Amino acid sequence: MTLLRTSRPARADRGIPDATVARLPVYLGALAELADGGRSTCSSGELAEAAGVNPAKLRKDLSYLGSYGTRGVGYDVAVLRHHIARELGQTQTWDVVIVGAGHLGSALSAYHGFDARGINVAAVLDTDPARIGTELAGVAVRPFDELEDVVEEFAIAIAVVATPGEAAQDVADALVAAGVTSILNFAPAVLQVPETVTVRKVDLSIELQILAYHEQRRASSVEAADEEVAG
Amino acid sequence: MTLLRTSRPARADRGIPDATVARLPVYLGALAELADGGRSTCSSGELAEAAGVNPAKLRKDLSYLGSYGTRGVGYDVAVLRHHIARELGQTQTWDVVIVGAGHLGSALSAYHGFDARGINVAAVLDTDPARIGTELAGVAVRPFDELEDVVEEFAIAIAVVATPGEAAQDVADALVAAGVTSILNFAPAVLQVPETVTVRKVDLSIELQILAYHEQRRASSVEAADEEVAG
DNA sequence: CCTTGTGAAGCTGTTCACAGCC
DNA sequence: GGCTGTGAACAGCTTCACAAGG
Repeated sequence: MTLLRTSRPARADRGIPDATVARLPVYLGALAELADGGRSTCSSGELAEAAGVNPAKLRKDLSYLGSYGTRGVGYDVAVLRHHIARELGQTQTWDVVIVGAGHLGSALSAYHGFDARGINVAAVLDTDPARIGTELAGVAVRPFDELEDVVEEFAIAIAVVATPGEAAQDVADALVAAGVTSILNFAPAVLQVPETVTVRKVDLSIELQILAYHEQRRASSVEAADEEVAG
Repeated sequence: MTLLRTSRPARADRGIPDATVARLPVYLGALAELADGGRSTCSSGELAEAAGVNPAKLRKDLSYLGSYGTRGVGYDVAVLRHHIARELGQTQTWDVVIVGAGHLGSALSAYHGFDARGINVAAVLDTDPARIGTELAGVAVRPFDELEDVVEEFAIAIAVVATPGEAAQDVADALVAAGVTSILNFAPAVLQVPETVTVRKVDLSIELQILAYHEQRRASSVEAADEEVAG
């Protein structure tokens, strides 16, 4: 915790671009697969294909972390994994709290693959007495009232909101008051939080609506083409 | 289905920008709330706040759909809802198939709020005999083998992949072969599909890793500030 | 007067193409 | 020779600031 790093690399001033940060976990996953497959080294082309991105983009992304490749050879899988994991904060385990023990909260608690990514579900909270005391994937559901205790007990910085939309803002307010600084919001609601708090939103229904838009476009362009042929 | 639209607005040539399409469902949700609250009209400022975006961005987004506001007044809530819903293809109901009846598949089947957005879960498929025949939110889980029948029966264009990562690519291949052209992928895997197919990916673990990155940055900048004070 | 609609400026992210280095 | 790392060109998105118009 008391690493001295007086002269951190110059580019760290404003950090890594958001778009790059969003891809680093994908690269990490691809590297894990390569390592499982026995590969100890790989080129930007191979890794880019496994991650589904353009090789130039991959190299530029990695260049924000430093120069960990070898020209003419490629990247050492283990070394690169280490550096990406470190940049993402995976040298420690992050305890998170999930608020809402409904279907989605249950699914999240049971999600395999958190452990390997440095994420631990420390607690699940709910207001419904019928759910409190039940167990989800080995974690007991606790009353929402205990939020402050839980945040303190596990030094929690990251919370997941998996409540109905109506409850989400109140939950977010309570999370912020308790000291949480990052929120992953699954509720269909736009959360208002202080700008010191990071929010990411995932809305299942929105994702499908976006796909429906593309389907509709396809349908109407086919129709237009038909008309052209017919006309 | 046989709407004639010979001269669609000129900008439709290349369609609406992706970034805008991704926000339209958010605007639609905000408009629904305003309508529920009895509002019949609203300004770009109000709507922008409810949607959590900059007002200029909102106006530019809406301008891609046409000029449906009134200068000096604002937008008619009902009119705007209509036009956005139409653009997103919500004049019809989209039947979707969910592949994978595990925790996530169950949560998705039970998700309220699809109906109001023109989404209907027509079928849930799984390969596990223990799950086949069980019922999820009123829909029977059917064998994965029946994919082609289901796609044909409901004229399905959109599918949701909620399987483990290992199965995802095989499932995607089968979906594409069956004629599905849009896939929402929840599995932790990068899907390879023909470029005629649209894929969107949601990875729960990736979202948390991104938040962990921000937390780590916060932690190390606090540390750096401490050093500065101490030094 | 008020709010929309939009050129233009600025910023962020992507891609290219090649110099640098093993 | 081959692959990385990166400046420079490009594309797309956001924001500004103001003209247009009720």
